[in-house]
Order: sequence, then C-alpha cells, then structure tokens
Amino acid sequence: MRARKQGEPTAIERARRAQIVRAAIDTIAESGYTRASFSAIATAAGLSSTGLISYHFATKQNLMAEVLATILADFTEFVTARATQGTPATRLAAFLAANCDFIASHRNHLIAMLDLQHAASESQARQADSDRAKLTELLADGQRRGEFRPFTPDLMAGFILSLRNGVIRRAATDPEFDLAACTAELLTTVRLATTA
Amino acid sequence: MRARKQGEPTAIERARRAQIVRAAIDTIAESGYTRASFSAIATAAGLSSTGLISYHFATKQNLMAEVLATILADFTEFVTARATQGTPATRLAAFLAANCDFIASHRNHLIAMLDLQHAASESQARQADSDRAKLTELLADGQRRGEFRPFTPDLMAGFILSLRNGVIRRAATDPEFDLAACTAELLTTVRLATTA
Amino acid sequence: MRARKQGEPTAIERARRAQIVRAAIDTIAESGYTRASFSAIATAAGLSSTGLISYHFATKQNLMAEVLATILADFTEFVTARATQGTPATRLAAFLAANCDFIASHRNHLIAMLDLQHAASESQARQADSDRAKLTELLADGQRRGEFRPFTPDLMAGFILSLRNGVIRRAATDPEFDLAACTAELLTTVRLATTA
Amino acid sequence: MRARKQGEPTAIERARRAQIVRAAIDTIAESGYTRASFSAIATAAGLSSTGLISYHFATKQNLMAEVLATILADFTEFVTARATQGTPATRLAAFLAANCDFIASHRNHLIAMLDLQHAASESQARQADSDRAKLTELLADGQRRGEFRPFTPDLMAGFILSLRNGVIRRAATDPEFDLAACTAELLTTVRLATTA
DNA sequence: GATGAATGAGGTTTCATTCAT
DNA sequence: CATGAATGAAACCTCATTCAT
Repeated sequence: MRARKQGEPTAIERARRAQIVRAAIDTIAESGYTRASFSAIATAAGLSSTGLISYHFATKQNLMAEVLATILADFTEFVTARATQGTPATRLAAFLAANCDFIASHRNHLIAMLDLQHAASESQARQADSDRAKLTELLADGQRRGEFRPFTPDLMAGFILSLRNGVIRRAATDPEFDLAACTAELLTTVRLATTA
Repeated sequence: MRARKQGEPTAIERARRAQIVRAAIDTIAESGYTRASFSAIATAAGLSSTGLISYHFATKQNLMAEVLATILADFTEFVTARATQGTPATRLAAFLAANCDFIASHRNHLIAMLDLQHAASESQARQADSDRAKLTELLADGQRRGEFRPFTPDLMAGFILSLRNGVIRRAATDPEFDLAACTAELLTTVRLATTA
Repeated sequence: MRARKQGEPTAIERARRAQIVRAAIDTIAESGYTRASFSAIATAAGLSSTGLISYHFATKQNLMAEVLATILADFTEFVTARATQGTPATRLAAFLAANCDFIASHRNHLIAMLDLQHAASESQARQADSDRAKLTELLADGQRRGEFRPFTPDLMAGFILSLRNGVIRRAATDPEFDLAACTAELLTTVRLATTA
Repeated sequence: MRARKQGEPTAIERARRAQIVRAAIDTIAESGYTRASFSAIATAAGLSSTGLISYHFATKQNLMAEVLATILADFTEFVTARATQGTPATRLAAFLAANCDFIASHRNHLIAMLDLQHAASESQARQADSDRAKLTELLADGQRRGEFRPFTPDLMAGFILSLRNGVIRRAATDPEFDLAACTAELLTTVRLATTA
C-alpha cells in the first residue's frame, strides 16, 4: 500500500527505508548482488518478513535504485566537500584522495556500488555519465589554465574513474591491501598522466 | 554422470562442453549474469534440455568457472602472442594495444568477464592475481632496465588492468564510443605514467 | 474494534460502511472480484488505509456479504416499486421491464452481483432462494387466476431470473448491445412462455 | 522449459496436461475459481509440487484457457452428436435435452465453466460468441422454414443459453433439484417461446 | 474513529538439479 | 550420450488482518 502512495513520507517511514537500504548495502557487499534476496536483506535488517520490504518499496528494482542513489549521494557529499578549493590539479588530487579515504570508511558502500553498476537501469547509467561529465569539466578547466596537457577530457575522466574503481575492487578483495600506499601511488600516477 | 566421472574426456565431450561454454558467454554478455539461467544458455546453444548442461557440468558454479577460465585462456593467447617482443615499454604498449584489439573482436568475452568477476570464486581470484603478477613482472623488468620510473610494480599493474577494465565496460555500454581514439589516448597516458 | 462491537451503529459508521460498500461495488464491476482487493477498494473509496475497511468489517467475506445484500436491497426497492399494481401478468411484465431499466441505470450493481454469486455464502444462497420464492408466488397467483398456463412455478421463476441474468451479462460484456430492443423481445418471449 | 517449447507434445506430456486440467476442473467446481490455486490443483492431481504445473503450462492464464477449451470441446462433442438430425425445432429440443443430460453426467465441467466465464480472455469470449452464433443460425433456419415465429435470432439464442446456464447453476447449487422435471419444463417453455 | 506500519501466509513463477529411459 | 519429465527450494510480490498511536 505505502509503496504506491504519494506525498511526503513520515519520519518513521524514512527511518525504515534507510534501515532497509543499509541492510541491502551490507548484504550486497558481503554476498553479492545475486545472493541479495529480499529474504537475506530482511534478515540482515532484523525484519520479521520480506513483506515489509515490499511494503516500503514497490519493487526490487525500485529498492536497488534507492540503494544506488543513496550510495552515490553519500559518496558525492563526502567527496565534493573535499574537492572544491584550489586549482583543477589540486582539486583532482583532492578528489582522488577523498575517494580513497571514502573507500577506507565506506567499504561496503563501494563494493555494493560496483556490484550494482551492471544491474543499473537507464536513469542510473545517466547518473554515472553525469558524474563523469563533472570530472570532464574539471579536466577541461585545467587544460584551459595550462595545468593539464592536451588530452581528450572525456576519455581521461573515464580513465581516472576506472582507476578509482580498480582500487575499490582491490581493496574489497584483498584484505592485506595497503590502501595508504596505493593512494600515494595513484596520486603520482594521475599527476604524471595529466600534467602539462 | 559424466560430470562426476574421472579420466580423460572424449572428443565429443570436449566439443559439447565448448559449445555450452560459448553459449554461456554469449548469454551472459547479452543478458547479464543474473538472467543467464541454464534454460537461457541451453536455448542459446540449441540444446533441447538443460539436463545436458548438468550432465556435463556438476554445478552451475562449475560451469561459470570454466567459462571464466576459457575467456582468460583465449585472452591470454591473443595478447601474449602480440606482447612478447621488444623492450618492456614496447611490450607494455603492445599489451595495451592487444587488449583494445581484443575488445573489438571479442566483445562478448570481455563483457562476460566483467560480469563474472564479482561472482568469482576463490580460485578465480587467484587466477586474476596471477595475471596481474605477470604484468607486475614486466613492469619490474622495465624498471631494472631503466625504462620505467620507480613505482610499486604490483600497484601499477593493478592500475593498468583497471584502465583496461574501464575501457571494456565503456565499450560495452556506450555504442557510440570511439575505441580507436581511446586506444591512442590510453597508450599515451600509460606511457606518461610509467616512463622514467 | 467496531466490527466486533455490539449495539446500534452510529450515523458516521453507517455512512462509512455505505461508502466502502459503494467503492467495493464499483471495483468489482470494473476489475472483477479477483482483483477487488482491500487495497483497490480503499483507493476507489478515497481512503488512505485498508485498515479502515477491516475496522468496519470483521472479514472480507463479511464485507462481500454486505455488498451483495446492499445490491439486492437496492434492486428490490427499485423493482418492487414498479411491479406492484395490476394482474400477475402485468406485474410480471413490469418486473422484467423494471429489471431492464435497472440494468441501464445500475450497471455496476448488477455486474458485481453476477460476479459475487459464485463467491456466495450459505446465507446469500438462501437470500437468492427467497427472491425466487417471491417470483414463484407471483406466478402461482397468476395461474390461480387463469392468466398463466400450468407450469411448475418454482422452475419458471428460475427460468425468468436466468433470462434476466443473461441480459445483465450480455449488457455488461457487449458494448454494442441494444438493451431496449432486447427488453421488448424478452417481454414477448416471457409472455408466450407463460400465458395460458 | 517444456512450457516454452515448440513442436508436437509427447504422449506422456499430453497425459500429464490432461491430468492437470482434470484436477483444475474439479478444484474449480468444488472450491471456486478464487480458491483454485496451483497448490490446490497440484494436491488434487496428486502432484508433488506446483512446479510441475508451471513446467507444463507457461502461465496460470494459460492453464485456465486450456481448462475452458477442454470443457467446451467435451461439451460440444457431446451435444452436437445429439442435435444434428431433424428439423430446427427438433434439433433445438435435442440440443436442450443434450445440455441437460450433460449437466447430469459432467456436473463439475459445467460448474467450472460458469466460474471461468467471467475470468475469460478475449479469445474465449469470441468462442462463446461463436457458440451463440451457431444457435442463432439454427434459429434463423427454423424461421425460414416457418417453424419458428419472427424473433431476433441472436437475442433468442442468448435467451436460450441463459436458460441453460441457469439450469446449470441451479443444478450445481441445489442438491435436491429435480433435473429431469426441469428438462421437461424447459423444453415446453422454449417450444412455446419459439414456435410460430 | 482513523491511520500508517507491520505481519505472515500464501500466491505464481523460475531455477538448478536428478533420474528413468 | 542425450532427452524430457519431475522435483523442491527459493524467488518476488500481494493480501487480509492486527495494532499502536
């Protein structure tokens, strides 16, 4: 019923939805998207039945969309707060550092994010494109100021995000991975790849 | 029965397994891992029963392991044939170029590969590690010769493979993506990131 | 709570129950009994929760019983007001004409009625029997006066009601059905079948 | 799998499908369409799981379509074998008598048929129309020969089928109903309503 | 009185797997 | 070797009903 209603959600409802989304993120991160059934999520959330999930989310796709949106929102909030000042080169470095810090503190979020991307819907793909577009903008700006060498900004943005994704996956997979060392190397590598 | 038998597989058996694996790759690439049911794979393979798949593969995990192994084998064969000659820097460039060429000619293989990585088992993770190890070796070799700057070879290998994966995903997702242009930029970028 | 209470219902309560019953009739008529869930009925009634329906009706069966009772009451009121004067033959004709008029003006009531009959409970079957009994009485009366030929009144009553039900279903199903023409033919047919 | 295959069904398959259809008819007749779940049907058929039903019928709608088709086929076979000879009036009487006999011997078929009609699909509605069309044809033929009075054949066909349906429902509902007596009265009634 | 939240049973359907033939 | 049939677990989802507020 609720899942089909319109209007403002109440505080209780928002709390439950957030709880379910959190449980979904953890379940996906730990067991993979394929095994993240309503049943598994309900258990992780301490709910007594999968019915409650359906009560709050009209469809599983729907839930997953909110999961991804939440992850991206948390991520964006964290990263943009730290990559807003200075020249493009500085901001790029700050962006990457922020990414790596986020990985350390929100491991599950990012593992889940990677697992969700290939199950992503149309609108989510557009969201990913828009993320890349912002980075593209930053790079183009740096080129205009002469900080960056002449590359195709859109492609380089893709490269940088790919590197970030690789770090996420490695951090997720390998428990002995040294994230701090990797961050330093990543910054150097990207600097060399981009500076004029 | 066969799936539990020991001893040498017959020629017919190997042919059937290859046929099923091929169909699985195509199905995963086109519909995603989630929708790659035995039923879908059997249809794609022109088989009249899913029973035959179970007959040849003890378990679905088992089949997927062979799918991934096959993809990696095809990939390795293709790439190593083109990255064996010259200095490490030359071979690295050839490796990347070969990768991009492989994307163009084996799109389905690579899309399936990405889709399988997070359903990957322990042993498959080890296989991925060994792939990275080979690249690590190449990079270390280049450093010893003074071609490459001093970076942590293992991390740089991870970066390079991440870049490759990103190109795969983008090529798979975006139909208007210009793979040739991307290849050129990728080579430049990696050269700048690695050379002394 | 209320649904289990005893004693006189308040005016508000009666209004709410009527509102719910009306919404149920419309929903059944438009979507069929199978799809007439509490949720659908609540939406049709403009209620914000299915809980309110359960509050006023102890059980779904209970609600459906009241729905059927309401329909039959409305129907009886409409028809008996027009079939009370004259000889049995005249009243029979008036009864049929009234039925057909009722179809035109209360389409939803009658469609719902037909849809409810096979979900009908014991007591509802008895109600239908009593309706037929009244018609039986009328027919027997006409026989005593010599207006009608000698048939088994109870069976003939069943026939007449069957004809009426058929007209309802046809009117409900076929949008091009000419109800007025059908009414005329029906009157003739019944007259020929009954008159001495 | 099988439910989606093409080509000729095997003997075993036809037998299983028939068994399931028979169980569905009995379940609908005894408990009503609403309560005729796959689970109930599987139990009635002595199957070990509902999965087998889905294996043979792609969809519940699909199964119900076959149920209705089977009923109509059995019915048509029974009735047309007995209503083919003589003048239209004779055949009409034979048709009605055959209907009543069928009711006695195939009670469940007919109860289920009535319960399915309002859940009927487009194509099933067309089938019902075509049944009425055949009767319409018979009536028009009788009019041309002068056996029947001038009525609208299509409407009269609807009336006759409505009478038949009423008898079915009454026979289904009332265990003490005297079908033989009803048949006699029905024949007389229809004769009076139709003859010139 | 009314509402939103919660519950748990049960709905249809898909799936990997087994087995007789 | 291969097939069709069968199985039962588990998937997502809907529903009537209960209850605290």
